[in-house]
Amino acid sequence: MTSQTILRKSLHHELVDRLQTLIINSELKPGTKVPEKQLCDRFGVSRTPLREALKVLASDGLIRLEPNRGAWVTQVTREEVEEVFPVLGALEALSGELACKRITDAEIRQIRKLHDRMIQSYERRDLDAYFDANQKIHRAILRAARNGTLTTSCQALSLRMQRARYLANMSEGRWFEAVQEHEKILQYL
Amino acid sequence: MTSQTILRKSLHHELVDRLQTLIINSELKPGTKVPEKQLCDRFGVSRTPLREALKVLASDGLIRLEPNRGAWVTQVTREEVEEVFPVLGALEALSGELACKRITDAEIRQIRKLHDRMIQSYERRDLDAYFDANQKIHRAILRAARNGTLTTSCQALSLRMQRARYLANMSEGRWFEAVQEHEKILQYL
DNA sequence: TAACGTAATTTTGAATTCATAATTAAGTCA
DNA sequence: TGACTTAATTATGAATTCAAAATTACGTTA
Repeated sequence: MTSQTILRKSLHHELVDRLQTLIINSELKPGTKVPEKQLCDRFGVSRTPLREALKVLASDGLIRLEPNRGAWVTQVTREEVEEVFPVLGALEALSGELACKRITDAEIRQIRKLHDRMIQSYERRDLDAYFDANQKIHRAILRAARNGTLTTSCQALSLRMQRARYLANMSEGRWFEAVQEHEKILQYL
Repeated sequence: MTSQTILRKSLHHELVDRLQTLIINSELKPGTKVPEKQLCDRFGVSRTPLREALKVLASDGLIRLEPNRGAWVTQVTREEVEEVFPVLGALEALSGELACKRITDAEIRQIRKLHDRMIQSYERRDLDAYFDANQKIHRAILRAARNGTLTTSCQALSLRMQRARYLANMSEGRWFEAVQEHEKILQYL
């Protein structure tokens, strides 16, 4: 019964969150096998809820289940990034559009603040802070769009992309495009 | 061991499909409890793989899990439809756009044929045939867009909407808008 | 030694079991 | 009768068990 042991309600849901975090932080590395037993020990749970969580993550595309051969952390391939980007782009365009109609002044101020912080982070090349602010802006705009379905869809996709930043400098140019997108959106707001 | 009993590989995945079908066909009715034991008997499986499937369906929004109170088929509310439609619209706009770049002549002919069939079904008020053709057109365009991520996202959302047609005349106007959308897209192609 | 085949071990998928929570049924008292 | 307890039943969540598949370890033979 370690400090990491989970006690609370709805184990499988908690495990989905925890495993997502492990995958995003590359503690579970793309292309590697998901160490089922090890994770059960770590979290102090049996295989049943852990495996339930794995099924959910598989349907989200974070892991791949190979029949009789276990679960594997999916690779974020260039092809996948190329696929996801236009989709995420379309959804965020919609998000911006909807947000325009519904956003409050307070929310705009909040986003402007985040935007400034992001620019600063970018200028002093603090990628972690940059991505963090960037994420927060996206979320704030989504929140202002007042559309739960849109929020869920975007988050599912961006979850898959978040891992890319750890392995890819490739996407940096794209991420910068996103900054400029934000600038534009801010002007509209 | 009835004729419905499942024998094949990857039980939980098969069950996800089967349960989706039951939900879409309203054999499992919105707002009702998912009869876990009954379904286990029906499919000749134990609770473990069935419950794994339920977790996946819950993350897709087809059912809702209430801690210690079981699984419930989600209601398709007007609010949800209002939320999903713009998202699906944005994705299908993208789908059409991408398809334009990549579609082959053979695929265009195929879609035109489906389109004619859909119009005919609409004119003789055969809703089932109409929706069927409509679905097939959407899928064909998605296929032509050559973007698996987009396909998956669209299908997940349209799955949730498919149930609406059984309960709602409300959406008929909307569906007709979709027809006209198709007309437009066909012209672009 | 290298390639193959076989036995031992581990891992996986799914059924079963078990403790606990929730629901239903039965009883009590005003 | 009807509200309130309490007991019995059922359903749920999660651990455990078990059979089958896959992997690894070990010999054997060329």
